[in-house]
Amino acid sequence: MAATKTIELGTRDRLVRTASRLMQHGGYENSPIKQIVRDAGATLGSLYHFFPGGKQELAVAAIHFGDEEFAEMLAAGLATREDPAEAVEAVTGLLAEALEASDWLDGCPVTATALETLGRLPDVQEACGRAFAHWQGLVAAKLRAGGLPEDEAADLAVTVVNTLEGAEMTAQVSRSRTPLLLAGRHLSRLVASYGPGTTGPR
Amino acid sequence: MAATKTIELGTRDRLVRTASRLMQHGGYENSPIKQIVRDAGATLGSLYHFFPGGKQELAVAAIHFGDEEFAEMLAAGLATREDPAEAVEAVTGLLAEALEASDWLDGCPVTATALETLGRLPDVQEACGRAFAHWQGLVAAKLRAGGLPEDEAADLAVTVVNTLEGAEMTAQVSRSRTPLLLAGRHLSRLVASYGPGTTGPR
DNA sequence: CCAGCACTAGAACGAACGCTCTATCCAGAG
DNA sequence: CTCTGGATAGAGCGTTCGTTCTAGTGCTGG
Repeated sequence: MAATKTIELGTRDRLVRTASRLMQHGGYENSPIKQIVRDAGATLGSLYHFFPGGKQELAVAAIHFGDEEFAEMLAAGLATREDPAEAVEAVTGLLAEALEASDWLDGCPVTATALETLGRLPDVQEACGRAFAHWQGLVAAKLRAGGLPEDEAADLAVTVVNTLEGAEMTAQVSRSRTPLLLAGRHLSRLVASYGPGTTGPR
Repeated sequence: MAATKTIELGTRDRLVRTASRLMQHGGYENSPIKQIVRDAGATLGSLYHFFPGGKQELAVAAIHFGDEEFAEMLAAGLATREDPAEAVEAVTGLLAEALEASDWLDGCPVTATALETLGRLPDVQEACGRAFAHWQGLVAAKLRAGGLPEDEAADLAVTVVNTLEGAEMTAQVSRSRTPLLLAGRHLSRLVASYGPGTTGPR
């Protein structure tokens, strides 16, 4: 029946999910098509049926999937606190927890691929750019809701996301949550320095 | 005539420099040894003579080279201003200029390789970790010289470097210096919020 | 009942990968 | 001069890459 649609994913979705997870770990070149197919329980025939554009087209879909997935976590973290400064710090805690739980492998689903495909695979690079912009938009909305002016919120959101990216990477390399927790503390301080006191008088 | 020693590099140095530049652009997997050898004007025989450990050993040397090279630029930028907050902002300007001049390709010489080799090539990962720690040390020293307490300087330096890394990557993906300039503005504000006013009166 | 089509399946291909191997070059020591 | 060992040189190995190709399966409308 179609009732199991939400549980038993179709071949196409399994390919995208698997590709996203593999690319999150090791990037584009470290995610060979045959391993994606094997891990997804699919075959080469299926892959080229759904993605005639081959690996590059699959990668674009995988980046988009990682984009949405990360956005959900970001939105969830931001929603846990009303005050934007506290909310950003809460996000770093979430990221640190998820990262350590994956033995420091499940970092940003986009960064590795983005750096690897710069100037080589324009379609993939563009998808990565859209992901970053998407996340910046979520943070900016939270900052605006906290009382920051339109333009300052947008600018600050760029730096917030960039700092999260950098801290996540350093946390992976050093296998420590410290960089993320420090990012939380400092970003919180920075965001608070913009707000009118805080969100409101208590 | 050994006088040309400083200009005409030996084969080993040319291999390391070339590998570093290629890995800076596209990471480890996008830098095949045959291209490294060709670009460096060397041969496979020479490569395996100087680096019996093969590509991985060369990569470690290349990361170390990139580490030192980036450290020089960082130190130079930090030295242009006495006030740490202004100095950090000056660094972002330098980075943005160099990045745009290279058509957004010469980003951090370590990041791409670091993310690509996580959990795969421990030696390379460790070299990347040393590079980050090195740069954090340089920033921390500048912050201490500006009057920040020992521990706060060390913590803040971690975030400063992470934000620079994230902003550099986003600048590459979006082909815009804006992320770096925003990072400069925000980091400057953050650093200044710690200092006793500034470095001194005047 | 079967024709048509979306999908599955994996063998096979040429190119490129990292690396090994043998041969050669050449400066300096004896 | 010969001898020797560091350095150079690149053909070729086995493997794996992304992709193509043909064959087969199973559901669906007529």
